[in-house]
Amino acid sequence: MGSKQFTIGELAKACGITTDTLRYYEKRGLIPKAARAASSGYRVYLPETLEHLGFIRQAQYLGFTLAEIEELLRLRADSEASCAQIRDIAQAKIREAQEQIETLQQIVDGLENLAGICPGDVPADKCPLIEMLKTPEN
Amino acid sequence: MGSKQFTIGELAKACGITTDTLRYYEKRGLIPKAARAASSGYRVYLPETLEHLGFIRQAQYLGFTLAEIEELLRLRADSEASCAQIRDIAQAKIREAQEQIETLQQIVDGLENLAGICPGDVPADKCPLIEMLKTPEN
DNA sequence: CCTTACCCTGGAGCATGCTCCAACCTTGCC
DNA sequence: GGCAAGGTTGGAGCATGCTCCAGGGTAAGG
Repeated sequence: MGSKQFTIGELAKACGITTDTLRYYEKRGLIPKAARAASSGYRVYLPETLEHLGFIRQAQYLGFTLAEIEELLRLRADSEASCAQIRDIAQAKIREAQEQIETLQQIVDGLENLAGICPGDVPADKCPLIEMLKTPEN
Repeated sequence: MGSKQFTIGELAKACGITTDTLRYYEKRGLIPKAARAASSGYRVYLPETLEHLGFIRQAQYLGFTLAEIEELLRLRADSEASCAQIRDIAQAKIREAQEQIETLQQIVDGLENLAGICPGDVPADKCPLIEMLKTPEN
């Protein structure tokens, strides 16, 4: 027993990130400080760290920043914290993403307008598209 | 005639950005180097700079980076450039924004899934939402 | 034993678009 | 004349999430 330990390189390969990133996460406090091998001083990881990193990656995929992920991990570890707090964070993130979508949609609409009025065969300096850009309010 | 010149502070106020930003734009080559007053060495701006800055702001609002805006300004000034080139850039930007929207929509969907399964009244460390986050693939 | 691959540290650098600073000079107004 | 408000410069700093480096030590295999 006890043979399922990882060096930092093995852990990195196992979860698809670099050793630099792992050390960076540790420095940031995103993962606990790894134990060290007595002789070499090398970091020694247990498999549970893999799950921890899976959490981080999944949360990142869902658009959480590392600072927010720290908060989530803190809540997860806090036996006083309620599930509702986490749900609130998720819902706030939903609103945030929806706002970003709205902004982007406005951008798309604005650009499609511009692209639509471009004849395509006049010099750039006479392009109505460029003219439109000159005057913000219309 | 010729009385409609601006100092950097006046121009900044007129277009709602800071003097620092104006100097930054000049350093970057986004706006031409301003003429200087003979005695003081102060920058002197003509009203056309206002229009130039309106273009920049509008393009920024449409999601273009400063580097991309430099390119647009270059095209605008280039009598060889065709309007179609600008339209192509706009269309590429549209695709870019649409991809971002898709990504964000996936995030929203994922989060809504999670938020939906949260009972809200259990401790955070037993929250099924947190459990879901642990295991990326499902 | 030697080579190669790995690990350690602290700190710098990247990209983006500003923002702020010290240390100094000019202008405008009373 | 004196003072505040404005201008000048070059360069550092912020936020984000890494990424890379030098200059070392350690481990594993032939």
